[in-house]
Amino acid sequence: MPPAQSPSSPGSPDSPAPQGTPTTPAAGGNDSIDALDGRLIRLLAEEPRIGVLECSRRLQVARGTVQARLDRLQAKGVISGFGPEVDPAAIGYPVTAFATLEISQGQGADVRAHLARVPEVLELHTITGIGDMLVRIVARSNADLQRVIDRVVGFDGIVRSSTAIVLENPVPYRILPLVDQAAAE
Amino acid sequence: MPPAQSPSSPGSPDSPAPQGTPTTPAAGGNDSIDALDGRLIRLLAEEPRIGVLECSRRLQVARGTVQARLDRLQAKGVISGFGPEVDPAAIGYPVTAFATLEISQGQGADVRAHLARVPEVLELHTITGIGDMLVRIVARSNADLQRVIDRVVGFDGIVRSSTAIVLENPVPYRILPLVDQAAAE
DNA sequence: ACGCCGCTGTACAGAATGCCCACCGGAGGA
DNA sequence: TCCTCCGGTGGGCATTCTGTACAGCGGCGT
Repeated sequence: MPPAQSPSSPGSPDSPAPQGTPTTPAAGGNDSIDALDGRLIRLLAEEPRIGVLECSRRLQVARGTVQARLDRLQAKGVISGFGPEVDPAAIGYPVTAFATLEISQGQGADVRAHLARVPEVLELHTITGIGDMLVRIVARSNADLQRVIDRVVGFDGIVRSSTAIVLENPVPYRILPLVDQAAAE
Repeated sequence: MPPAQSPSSPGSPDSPAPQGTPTTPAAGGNDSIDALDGRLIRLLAEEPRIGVLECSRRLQVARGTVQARLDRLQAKGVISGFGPEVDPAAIGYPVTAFATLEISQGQGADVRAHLARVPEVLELHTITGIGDMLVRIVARSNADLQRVIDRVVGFDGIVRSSTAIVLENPVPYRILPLVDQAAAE
């Protein structure tokens, strides 16, 4: 996989080139991201395996810039990591469901701890309502879902629950459109 | 940062060393993952920036093995990518909510297309019920959430909607426990 | 019993990384 | 107004990692 183009060879090899307009980095962008950040995130999202050097080539900026931006984005918590995205369906859990739990007063902490111990619980949110929780769960099959639900709701403090099985996922989790909007700002 | 240990220098440089027990790769594991796969995924999830060579050292296996496993996992779709995980809160969208939409017959496709065009819509599922959908949305503030909801539900075909604001996220999206379970199998 | 597949070491060239430097130019503080 | 700071640029260096290939070994399924 040869580089698309030489990383640097605009003018004479020793004369400090004119350097294009510095674009003014986000100006007062203290709490948000800049257009270059947006392009960088998009690039990484589309081709995660490329390195810093390749990014700098694609983005037409210096390598150091990309490195600095990346470090800053991670330091600010904008990019929390590059962990592998694992598809639950591919490891034997093709059924997804959302369960809404109603819990009795004061049992919140215990219920959370209980749910955190169930591997099939992928996500847990507390939401507005009378102490309600929203849980994302997966199962090996519809029949297996029953087992999972039993395990999830089989705990003191959970008063009632209702489950909705996911039929289709027309819009899988995405963040890029939001990043673009934040970058355009 | 020198390597913790030399990647290869156990015995005489030309004699094929005894080679530890090959562990029998998943045996009939056609639809699932193996213990080594599990360890690999866990390792990558915990330290995403390490490379193949470092993985092979930590896992005490040959580099080629790690490479082959990774390729296979990606080919099988178990690992769908290594995209950067962006925190919506860090780019100015700290409010998350789930909206349940009830749509009128036959409007499904249009509604999906509409929702897909809203950047604040991070995820969309169709769920059991009378043509219901579950949408995960984010906003810049509670006040901004009103704007987002208006935009989301302001579309012909959406009969009714109810929204639950996320207060807390005791269990952020996780997949490792499930991977462990699948690997233990 | 045989062949296949997966894992192991090893090797090599090419490329990328981490880190250094000097310099430029706008923004904000003195 | 001047000065300093910060972010960007371009270049260079030693070290490290990647991609790829090779040959041997050993369970497993046919």
